Amino acid sequence: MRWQGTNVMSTPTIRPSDGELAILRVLWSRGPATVRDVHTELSKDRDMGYTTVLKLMQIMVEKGLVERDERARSHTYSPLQGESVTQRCLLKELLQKAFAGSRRELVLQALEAEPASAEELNNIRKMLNEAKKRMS
Amino acid sequence: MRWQGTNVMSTPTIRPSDGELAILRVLWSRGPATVRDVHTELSKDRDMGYTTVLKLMQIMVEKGLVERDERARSHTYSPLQGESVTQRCLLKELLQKAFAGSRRELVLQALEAEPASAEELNNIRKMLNEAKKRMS
DNA sequence: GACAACATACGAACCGATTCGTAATACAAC
DNA sequence: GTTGTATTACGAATCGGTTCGTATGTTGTC
Repeated sequence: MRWQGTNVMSTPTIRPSDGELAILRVLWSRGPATVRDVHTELSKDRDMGYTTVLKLMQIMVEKGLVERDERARSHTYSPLQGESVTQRCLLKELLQKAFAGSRRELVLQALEAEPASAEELNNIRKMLNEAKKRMS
Repeated sequence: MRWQGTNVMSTPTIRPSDGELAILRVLWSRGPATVRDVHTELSKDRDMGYTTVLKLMQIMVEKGLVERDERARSHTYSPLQGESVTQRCLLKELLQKAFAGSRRELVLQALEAEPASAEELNNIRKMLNEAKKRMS
């Protein structure tokens, strides 16, 4: 028997809150980072206090979303949960809650949300073909 | 000039909460309904008290998500916001929060969430073709 | 009218997420 | 050591969403 997919027998996927997701995105793109790093990065869009970010990241440790290296004075945090796993988790949730499980409908609305460029469509088509190949 | 898309100059789309979305789904599928109707339907999955549903639907009136016809003893509620508009709203939100705006990535993850059947893929491909045609 | 059944109205409690003030602690420079 | 600065720790307030108990009102039946 062949295992496919990614989440087989691994730790259950944790659904991050909005704030947590924002932090994870920083960690995913920059790799291990301190609270200050994350706060600086996040301050470009939102404006949240330093200790707010700190608290959130502490909670994330408890939840198992990130791990903390306390060796240095400024602790550094790394994501424990991958980006695509998290994306799929959130997507799946929305799929059930808003699309009654119909992925076709979801993709359709995703494409109609704004008019897609020809390039974007082709891009997605190509991806679809590869997905098809990978199946057999 | 030709208006295309659906949300041109119309009322801003309101983001329903989870509970509100569950109610909306009932209204979308059954059309105008009373609180009892909705509660009965919803009781199949979740179990929430009657007055909980009532309260939620009252709030939805205030938010402008539904409208209420008070002529009969049991008020009947109808959705004011369409299903696809709502879906797009939620999808757009997720797209920004979790996919950095990359629809390609979103569609990819949607398809990889579970292995897609060949039929499902073809179905989506067809849809994609039509979307392409509609563009020109 | 009295009663039962069912409807709406409303306030209060609760919960998770978020925010921040403040205290405690570690470090560096002098 | 003392002072100043950056960091972590922690408790409390707040907020939106959700839940429900209870009060109040309406309808139909006897």
